[in-house]
Amino acid sequence: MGLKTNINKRNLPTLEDVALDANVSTATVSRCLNEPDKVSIDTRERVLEAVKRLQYAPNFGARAIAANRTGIFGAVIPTMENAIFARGIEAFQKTLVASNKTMFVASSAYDRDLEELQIRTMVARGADGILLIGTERNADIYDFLKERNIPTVVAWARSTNKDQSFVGFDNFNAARQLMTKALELGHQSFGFISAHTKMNDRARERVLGATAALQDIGIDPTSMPVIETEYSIDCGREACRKFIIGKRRPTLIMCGNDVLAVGAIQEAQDAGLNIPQDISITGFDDIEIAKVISPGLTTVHVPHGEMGQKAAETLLSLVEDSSRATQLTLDTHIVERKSLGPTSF
Amino acid sequence: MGLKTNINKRNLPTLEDVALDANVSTATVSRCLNEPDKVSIDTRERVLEAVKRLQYAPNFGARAIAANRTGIFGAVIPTMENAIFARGIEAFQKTLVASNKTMFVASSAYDRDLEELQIRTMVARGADGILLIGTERNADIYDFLKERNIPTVVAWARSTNKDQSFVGFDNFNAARQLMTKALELGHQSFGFISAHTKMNDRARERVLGATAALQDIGIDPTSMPVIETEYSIDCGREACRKFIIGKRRPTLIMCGNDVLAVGAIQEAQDAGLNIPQDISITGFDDIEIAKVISPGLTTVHVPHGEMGQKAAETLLSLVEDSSRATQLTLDTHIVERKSLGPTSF
DNA sequence: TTAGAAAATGTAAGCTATTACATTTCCGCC
DNA sequence: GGCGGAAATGTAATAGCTTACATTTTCTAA
Repeated sequence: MGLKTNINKRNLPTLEDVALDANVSTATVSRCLNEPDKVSIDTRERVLEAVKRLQYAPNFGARAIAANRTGIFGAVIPTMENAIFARGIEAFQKTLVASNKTMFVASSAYDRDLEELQIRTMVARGADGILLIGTERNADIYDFLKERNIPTVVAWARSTNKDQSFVGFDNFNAARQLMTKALELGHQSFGFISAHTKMNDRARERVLGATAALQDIGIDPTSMPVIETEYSIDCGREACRKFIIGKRRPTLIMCGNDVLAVGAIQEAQDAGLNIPQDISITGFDDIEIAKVISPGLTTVHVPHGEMGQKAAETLLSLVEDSSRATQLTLDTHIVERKSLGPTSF
Repeated sequence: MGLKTNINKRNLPTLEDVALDANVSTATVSRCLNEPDKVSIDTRERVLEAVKRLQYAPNFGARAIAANRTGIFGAVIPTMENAIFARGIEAFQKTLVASNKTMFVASSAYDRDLEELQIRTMVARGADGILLIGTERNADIYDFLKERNIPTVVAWARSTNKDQSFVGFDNFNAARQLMTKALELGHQSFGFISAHTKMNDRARERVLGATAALQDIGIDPTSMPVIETEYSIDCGREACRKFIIGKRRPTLIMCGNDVLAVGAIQEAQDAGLNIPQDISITGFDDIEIAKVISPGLTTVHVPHGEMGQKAAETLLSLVEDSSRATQLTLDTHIVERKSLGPTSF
């Protein structure tokens, strides 16, 4: 006891070494590490001490082989530099860690092929389950995941497929409600600054929601020009500029996300406009920056953290209980700050 | 022949399935895949056909055990919600993907024990190398990593250990230079709002750098009170409030990072102070928000993305060439915006 | 007490691919 | 035809862990 009892190829301690050191069977050591509740406190302490003394860490390959799973979960997101995903992924990871899992992260940069590659790589590296953002991707990647029995959860959007688990919210109706509120405040001319909608179902639904609100009260939706641009403050500025110098300046610029809205606010202010007296601007997401900007940004609050957490829980239950698809729609609400006001005519 | 001969738990073909299908032993199949020259052409063709028909792909765990390498790299960061790490990790990941590697991410929430757990978990899950933030941690975790032959790179800080690879910058001197600039503008009373320094060498060095600048010109450094707080805008506000209502209001509040500085600016403005006429405020990091806030935040620009990229390159070369420790110090520079001005007395 | 249930622990089979070693097949040549 | 040795192929040990099932210990309640 206390001595290293066995030297293997790698010169690293194995489960058996720990078992010998703690004077228990390998099964008990394994349980200590994986299901500590099933081991008495006494034994557990002895084993963990041996683990510590020998600096034991399980061999990954062996574990993966024996357990037929790795404890690794993947998340493929568009980018980590977007605060909404950063927050969601942070919560996703925290939830996984609480279940003693580890997280892969890869970013797809909104590129469909790159996303597919990232997914395949994660599967090849042993991911037990995968978190995806949005539903928009080639059918064969879904087939691939199905064939290999890798559960997936879609987040930040909702799927129409009954067998696809998701944790999302209603982008369409949230945008519609926000526009409806603006209409009640008397706005009659509009511009929309959106992220690129081609590969991004969330962005698209937000535009469509706003459009629907216009139609609801009989306004021709084509009277609202939509500018699609990149996700950055400067792109928001540029788009806003186009609206401001256009022949008919809108009284409301609705933005598909807060980052674009912040750019729009800055550009409008630089052009000498008062917000919201001269022009109203709204965002979507409610990230930190929405509170920092002056005036405060009226936007749609999305529970990003909760989404990440629920996504992890869903994925865990899919893997562990191989339960049926879970579909979860979270609530959003409008956060009224100062950037949306009544028209002053 | 031609039928799936064996059904296992995973319902995926194994070497044995291929062997049965091709009517050879598993050894021959393995040889076909790894050393085809050692197999007769006849047999080889038959085996490869079976491989194709059954859609066989080698099992990841088994392969990991054999190769003793996974192609997975880990990053343990304090939090993903901090834009500086988000940017760094994004670049880190991009660089890894270019080499066909996959990234683990875990956050430690600035908790030493949690960080240690995350590191051990990543090793247990097969990480070939690990990125760490800062140098502050227990010696035994370094021993553990060394014993297991897991290369590590420290980022966002520099190590005094000759054998420890790092990609960092000089927190101390950057802060010192910023304070020196403030002194040249005539400031004479100071406050410092810092992140908690206990577990955070970067925060500590920034305070020490500012202190050193005071000493450089003979000011008693204890005349600058330091408030330590959490990383959030609201905590920055609260700390700023204490300085403002204190008996001797500083002319300069230096903040250990941009987030605290943004909170400080907002609080000062709410108290009716003009920045920088009544009070100057500086940040550190140069994240997006520094440009958004009004007035623009004078801060220290840190090349976060470059740091992540270089860290990945360093780690890859450590694993692949098992080369010696690489130590890299990146440049920072002061970004002058509007929140630091001359004293008006 | 003690039967019986519950909790703790142990035994050993199994997961998949590699590979040292054993066996079979093939071929050339006397 | 038969022998030696190379080439081809097969057998089975091995890697380090998990886990179903078996056994032992502990606890509960009558």
